[in-house]
Amino acid sequence: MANNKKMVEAITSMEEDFAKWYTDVVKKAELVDYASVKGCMIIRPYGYAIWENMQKDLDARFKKTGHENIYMPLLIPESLLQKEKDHVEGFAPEVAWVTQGGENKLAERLAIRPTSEVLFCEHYQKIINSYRDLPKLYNQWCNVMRWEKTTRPFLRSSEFLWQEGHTMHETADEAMEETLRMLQVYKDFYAETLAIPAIVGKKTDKEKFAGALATYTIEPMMHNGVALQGGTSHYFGDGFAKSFGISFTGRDNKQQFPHQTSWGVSTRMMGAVIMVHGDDNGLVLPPKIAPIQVAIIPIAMHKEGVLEKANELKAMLEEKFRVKLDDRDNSPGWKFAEYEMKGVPVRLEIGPKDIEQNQCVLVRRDNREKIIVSLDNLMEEIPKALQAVHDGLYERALKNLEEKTHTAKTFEEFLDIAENKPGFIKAMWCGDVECENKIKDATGGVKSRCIPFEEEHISDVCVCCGKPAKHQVFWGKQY
RNA sequence: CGAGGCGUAGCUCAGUUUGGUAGAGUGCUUGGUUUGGGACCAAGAUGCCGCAGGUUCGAGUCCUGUCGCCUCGACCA
Repeated sequence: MANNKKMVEAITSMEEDFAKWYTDVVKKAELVDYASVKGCMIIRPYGYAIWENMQKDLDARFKKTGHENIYMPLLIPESLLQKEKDHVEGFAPEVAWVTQGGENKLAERLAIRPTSEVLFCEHYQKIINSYRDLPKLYNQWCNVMRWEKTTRPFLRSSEFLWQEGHTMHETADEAMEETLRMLQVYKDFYAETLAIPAIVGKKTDKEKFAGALATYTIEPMMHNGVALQGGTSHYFGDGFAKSFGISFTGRDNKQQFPHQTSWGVSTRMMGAVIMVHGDDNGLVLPPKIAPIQVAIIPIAMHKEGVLEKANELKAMLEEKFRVKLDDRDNSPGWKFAEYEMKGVPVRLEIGPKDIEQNQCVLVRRDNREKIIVSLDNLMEEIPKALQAVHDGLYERALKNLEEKTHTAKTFEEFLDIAENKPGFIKAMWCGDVECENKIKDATGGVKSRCIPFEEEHISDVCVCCGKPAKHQVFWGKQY
């Protein structure tokens, strides 16, 4: 079909080149524009509106779990950053530095925060004195900067927006509980708001956060089978507390060190939404975060009564939904393609024929299913349609995750899957970092995603070295 | 950071071999006709040819440098 072809021409198909498809969608849907500094992006109003909807939803979940928002400075003195050895070693290669103020060279260079653990620690050292001061449950919404060598909009940008939770607890158990609680908050958010299913579990020592005792992660799978680290929650024990001299008088009247966590998700989630739900016609947005949930397209709007009716519907719907009426002078077909590109979950068509029969046409973005509904039932049908899109997206993503997860018992099997079947590989592991390295080298980049909370017993021995296995691990390539 | 490719109108690109007035399609503006999957006619506007040097009477085109983007590696809490 000629018209259909034209639509598809606008963006590269996923099948042809997934990476190009991604950048095409990001730009054509007007989510970002490139800025003049490498890896920095302009998040355009439509893209930023999606981020704001994510923020709003997450922030409510953080408040509900007792957290308070706070703001820390952008700059970190070098001496402060160096207080925790593992931490600074992990981040040193990608820190951007400020060395000059006005005309004068600074006595000490200042890091542009790549993450704010040390700033929180410096502050906690001052305000935590007694067990009565605990727990401290803080969160910060901010930008951070990491000087990445290869950058891509949302997935890996030099500057990005995120939230970082930083908490301090009286006991190790409490801190571990918090670490897992927040991972669950992320998992719920991914499923309920972003319509994205994911594997959750623990990172291996090789993959954990610099300075953490344990890192937990949420790992969604993109449509092409590649993993994306979707969010992490770290348990620090009292290591940072000791380095920074944070201590309190306990219930036993003895000096103790508090136990710490941190957890974060970033604008990378935008990338996940694009790559999990998108298709060859562009973006597909889960209704909960779509800046426009319903796009009203009047048909033959020069005809008597069409625009009036469309405006009437808009006024009614915008009480409960995010609605846009497009009365620009483009053809209806043009608008259909436009709102599909932008991922609007539900399209409402209203024309002279509909008005005669007191009805309109609703079209779902995820499967293009059209239904004709009576205008009398619209306020019930719209939420149903939005829910159907959400459920449809989740189902499709879950099916993709399941279909692209394979099991390997032998190394040969593992290599065969890694080469021929994109996706996750479930396999046993001895716990040795050598095997992780060997697998990575042999497969051109397959790394451990996580040790899932619910491990399967696939075999008794490590898929790589044949020694007794300690864990079942999800493996895969990542962005 | 290594290898390769590309930077020309908002977008997609031709023009570079052989130096000589800056091009096409699409988009944009105005008017009209249209309108259920990217409509049509007419008129109009649009360029630091990525940036900086150099060669030349003359550079989009040749030389040097530099920046950015894309693909594949390396790196990636």
